[in-house]
Amino acid sequence: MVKRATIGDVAADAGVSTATVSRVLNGGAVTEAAATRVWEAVARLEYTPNALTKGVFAGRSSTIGVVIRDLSSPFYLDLIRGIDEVAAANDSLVMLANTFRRVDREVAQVRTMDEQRVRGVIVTTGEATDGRTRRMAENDTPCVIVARTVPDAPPGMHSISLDNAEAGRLMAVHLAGCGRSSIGVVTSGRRPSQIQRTAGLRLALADMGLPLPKDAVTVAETEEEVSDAVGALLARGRVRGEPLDAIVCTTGRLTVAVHTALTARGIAIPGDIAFMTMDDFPWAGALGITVIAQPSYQMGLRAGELVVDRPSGSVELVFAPALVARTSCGERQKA
Amino acid sequence: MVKRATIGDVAADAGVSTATVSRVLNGGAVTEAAATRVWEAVARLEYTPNALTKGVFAGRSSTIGVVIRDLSSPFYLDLIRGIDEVAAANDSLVMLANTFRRVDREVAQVRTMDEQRVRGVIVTTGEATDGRTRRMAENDTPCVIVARTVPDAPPGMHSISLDNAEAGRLMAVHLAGCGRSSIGVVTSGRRPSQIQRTAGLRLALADMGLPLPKDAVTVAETEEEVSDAVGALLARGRVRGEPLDAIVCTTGRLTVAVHTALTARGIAIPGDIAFMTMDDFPWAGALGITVIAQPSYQMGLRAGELVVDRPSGSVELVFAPALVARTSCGERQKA
DNA sequence: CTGAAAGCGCTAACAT
DNA sequence: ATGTTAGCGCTTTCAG
Repeated sequence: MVKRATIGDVAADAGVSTATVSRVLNGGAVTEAAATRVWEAVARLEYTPNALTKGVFAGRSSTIGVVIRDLSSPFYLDLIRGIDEVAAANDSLVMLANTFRRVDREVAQVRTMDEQRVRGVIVTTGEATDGRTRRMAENDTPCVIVARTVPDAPPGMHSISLDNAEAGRLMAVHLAGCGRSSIGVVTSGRRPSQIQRTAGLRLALADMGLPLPKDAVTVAETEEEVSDAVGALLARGRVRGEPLDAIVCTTGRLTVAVHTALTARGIAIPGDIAFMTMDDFPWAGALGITVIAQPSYQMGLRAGELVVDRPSGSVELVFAPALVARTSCGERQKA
Repeated sequence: MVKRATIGDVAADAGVSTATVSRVLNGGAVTEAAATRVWEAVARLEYTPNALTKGVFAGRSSTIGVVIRDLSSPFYLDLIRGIDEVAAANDSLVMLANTFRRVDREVAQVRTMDEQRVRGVIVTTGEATDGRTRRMAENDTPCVIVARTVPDAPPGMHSISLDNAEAGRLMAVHLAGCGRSSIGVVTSGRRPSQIQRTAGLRLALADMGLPLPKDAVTVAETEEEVSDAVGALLARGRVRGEPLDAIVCTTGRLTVAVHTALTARGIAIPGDIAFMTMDDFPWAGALGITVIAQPSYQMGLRAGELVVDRPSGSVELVFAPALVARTSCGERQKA
């Protein structure tokens, strides 16, 4: 094994002090002659500076920590791409951790990021990590909480989220506009974003005189549970003699599962039932699925910027959802 | 801003030396009484150890570096999930960098990983970074090159790839089995994996007496170029009076684009033309698209293990592709 | 412009 | 079992 050259080796090889080497590497006042000799030594010894040591001295590393609940969701992929874009533009790297949707891991991963003295963290975790992130903010480490707002956030702690109630409203209006009146919802549970979307949907529906009874909303945590949830919705419609004419999914994570549950039962979309869901995705166009899109890439960009730019105070960014109408709700096509 | 407590602060608060603190934190011989006082001090001061410093001392950090060419490809997402799984199981983190398909960034990102003194790197980069990774391997940093093999790899430098020729062969056999004989190919260019897949396809086709002329293979680097490539293929068929009855895409990255180009022209799949592509993806089932799947998650797992387990010598892992037959090639359905 | 020396926060001998 | 001491590789005063 070849031992790595240290700054001391370079200094010795170039016949200068380590201070001088550090100066030519980081831009200080040095004579041209010295600089040349140092660069030659760097090349000869294949010197690669140790970023860890720099970090120790600076008190923090230059990498951005990102903690994601579910790497397989397309929303998060685009978010990460946005963050990475900002990181790359700032000679920074992204340190990534997936929590596999487990709270204990969320806490552990955020702590690890803190231990790594990251430049800032961007997390999609729940309230369980708020104690830690608050403290990190106090310790001068910017924190960005994605996908929910944070009450009484201290300076340095920011949030980026979607206007979820508006997302729900958009769904209601679009469905009503497509002539649908008996709507069923598949949602994924306790998270504030999910609840707000359903609430926004219900409210807008009510405004139009369309009720959304409690049992028209079913919860599915996992893809496996989706088929049952859809089945329950369908059965409810049959019993009441008021068959469902639309199904809404409030999370992009379960889109495939809901779509599959529907088509597997031989249900035609939108012939039998209209379908719309959250988050745009590459195949949505090909499949004609109408969605409420989040600007996930933009959100990643802004999250990265909050870490890099360190605005004073606490900033709360709420993004607007956008309807992308296709054909899955029986939209009447333009001439 | 609250200043972070150091190990010295904890030691002072607990009335012991820093060495003792270090021992209770990392497991050494200490009296119960001392340990208790230290843990109390840790809690009181909200001490969070500095992983950077540990890394300096150990000569390397505990994070795994991953350099990806194109974060938007589903193959890489699954690869990352596999790597992250191994990392999480080893108290490690993943440091991620996207290169946006630019060679200069590949080189820069791999260098940055080296500077970070990562535990090991997993890269999907081209030959341009081989100099650096070879040196890293010599410096005792395991390197795993994904998606191509490496000639004369030194110890510590490993490769994980797909049997691309076999992938091409599987495509040829399947298409022939579905009664197709005039095949067009959309490929994405110069990379060895692409070339090998096309070569494997051509060879197997030739064995069955089906030629694959040069102009039946078109290259598209970007999604924008796909439509033209598909158009050229179609036009060629018309001119020769031997219309295409199948189109093959050799990269998962362009699947959506090729599919869209076909359907946008009003071409029925598989009625008019059979279609198959590389890499399975969540919606393939819903769309009935037949694919050659790579075990991407498994590949990520193995890549992570190579970094963590540090086998001596150079290991070269070649994974077998698998045909996932659906309906897009006009497969005759089983009774 | 340059070098000597102190120190960033932590670990690991080496004594005691 | 515990404290003292010497670094890990680098940056940064502070003299010269």
